[in-house]
Amino acid sequence: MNNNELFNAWLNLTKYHDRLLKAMDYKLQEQFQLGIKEFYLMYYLAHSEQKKMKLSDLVPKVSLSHSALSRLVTRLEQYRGGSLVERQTYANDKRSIDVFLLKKGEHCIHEMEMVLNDHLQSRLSDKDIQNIKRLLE
Amino acid sequence: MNNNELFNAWLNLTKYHDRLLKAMDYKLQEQFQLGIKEFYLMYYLAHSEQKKMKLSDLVPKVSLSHSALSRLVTRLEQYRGGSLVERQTYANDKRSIDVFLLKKGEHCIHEMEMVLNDHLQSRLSDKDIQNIKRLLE
DNA sequence: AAAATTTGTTTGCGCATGCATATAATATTT
DNA sequence: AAATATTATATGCATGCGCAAACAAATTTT
Repeated sequence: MNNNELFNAWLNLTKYHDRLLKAMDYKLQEQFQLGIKEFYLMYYLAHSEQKKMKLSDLVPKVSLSHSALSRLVTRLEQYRGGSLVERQTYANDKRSIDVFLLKKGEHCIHEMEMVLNDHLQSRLSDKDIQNIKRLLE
Repeated sequence: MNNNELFNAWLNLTKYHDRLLKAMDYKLQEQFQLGIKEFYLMYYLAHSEQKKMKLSDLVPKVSLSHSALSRLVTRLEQYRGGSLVERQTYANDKRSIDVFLLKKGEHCIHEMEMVLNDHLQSRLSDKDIQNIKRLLE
């Protein structure tokens, strides 16, 4: 395998990914004053059984350090228009906290999903999606 | 197209990309005390005609703001073991500067390329590379 | 059961980033 | 050619990040 081809594949993947990511991030900032990390966090909460997850379980999902995630939760608690999530102490183990998605947060993530979905729809063809799936097999 | 499928494709792409990126960044930090952005900058310089490029031409390549790139150059000038690049005033337009890859930088980027190439080789199959290429068509 | 270790979260700190602004050089207008 | 606008880079500042340390609660060791 040619070195250049290898690097070029990587560079192209990065550019492709970054272009999509920045566009999504921009849309979220513009319309919700929130970023893609905030979206991920709320997305996983919204799709969880009880609209809540332990902080440490969110770490691998959102791909942030514990400390960054802790502060992210604080930001969402202090969202301008009212808290989107809430810290709840986890009864079985008082060290843990559950991050719970409040009603306002549910509404917000629903709107965010629609915006991002439109965006992805316009950017990703069915063929793109098939290709992405193949990447991970 | 199902919404979930769309998001999942995106989430998987992100995770795939981030995993590769973090591993590469870690290797570079460990062995060279430099990150992936430093690598990109030097990579483009090394593959340029005269081992130098104007700062503003590097901006779209490295995907950083002008200010971040300016500071990145400063860091590479002040690299612990000796400067890897050098600012050169561009004769035709004294506002511009060329970022020039010094001998030490050439040697360094060459080693970095080998390390990353090994890494990519072990992570990306020929099939992966074909898939990435398809993404961009 | 007291002491030591481990686990989950938060906080202090330094660093890289982007935005807005400053500064310098060039190009355009009048 | 003097005044104004534009272009290229650098700097001040606020923000989000990861690492390491602090802290609190639970578990294990002795």
